[in-house]
Amino acid sequence: MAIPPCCKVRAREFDLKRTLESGQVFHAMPVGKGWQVLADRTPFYIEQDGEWLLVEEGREELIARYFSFDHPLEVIYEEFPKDSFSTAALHSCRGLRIIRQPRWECVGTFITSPMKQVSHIRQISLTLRERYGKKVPGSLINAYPTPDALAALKEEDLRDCKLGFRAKGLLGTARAVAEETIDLEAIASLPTPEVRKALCTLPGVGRKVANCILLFAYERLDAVPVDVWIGRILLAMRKRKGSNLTLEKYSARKFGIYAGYVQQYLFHHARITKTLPAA
DNA sequence: GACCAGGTGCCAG
DNA sequence: CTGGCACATGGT
Repeated sequence: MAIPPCCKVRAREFDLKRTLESGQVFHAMPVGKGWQVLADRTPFYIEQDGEWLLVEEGREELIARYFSFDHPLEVIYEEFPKDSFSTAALHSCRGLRIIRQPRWECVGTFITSPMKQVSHIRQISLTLRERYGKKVPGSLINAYPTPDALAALKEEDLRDCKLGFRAKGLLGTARAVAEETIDLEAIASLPTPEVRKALCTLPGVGRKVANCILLFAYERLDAVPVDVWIGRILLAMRKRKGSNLTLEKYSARKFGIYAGYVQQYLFHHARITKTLPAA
């Protein structure tokens, strides 16, 4: 595939590969030395060489916003917990940024995430895009299917995309959004607990998925999704039993206003190294 | 084949 | 509030 005219942009504290592979978005395609990415309906090619980014001319602003170049990583790193596991996570994930995702795409993909590995979530996302998403000129990847497109399907169609028991939730949620039972844009102005409450009314969205959506699509950088990995990590740090909700509150106290960032580094580090904090 | 994966919903105690 | 169970699918 031909690579369009490019320009160089300096990016500080940014690691493209880590960011794209850390279980936030699930569609990015390796192409040549870089990646093809779709920010909602806008495709772009991006390639990293040290501090420099090769990006398509005219897409600089969109890319800066998508990858949250405005997040103050230096500040976040200073406030990082000082225990050895967190320090190791910081070093092995430095440059990982929380992506600003389209709201509906984030809701949809994380409804398909329960009890699935990252690679499976990716397969499901790509199948849904392939079958039900709009083609985007100049992009290998289709757009994420709209709520209307999914709302028109049968549960069987979604099960055929290997969603399993998650099909019912995605269909129900697509219909709720299509019928305007919930307005994913309007709730963005509410305080975090109220956004979470609204999201949790959707079928297939519980506390963990809601926190993923808050972190990745509503800029709530203090939101901590407690999955099996984070659960085990926090349990080891806290050194005593507790429910996921207890662990989430513990992490809020311990990690502060950027707890979601800390969580993402711990998650990615544990996953790639297959290690946990020492008991 | 068992075991596990970025859980949720529902039910009992 | 907590614990227990069913729910699909694919990879070690």
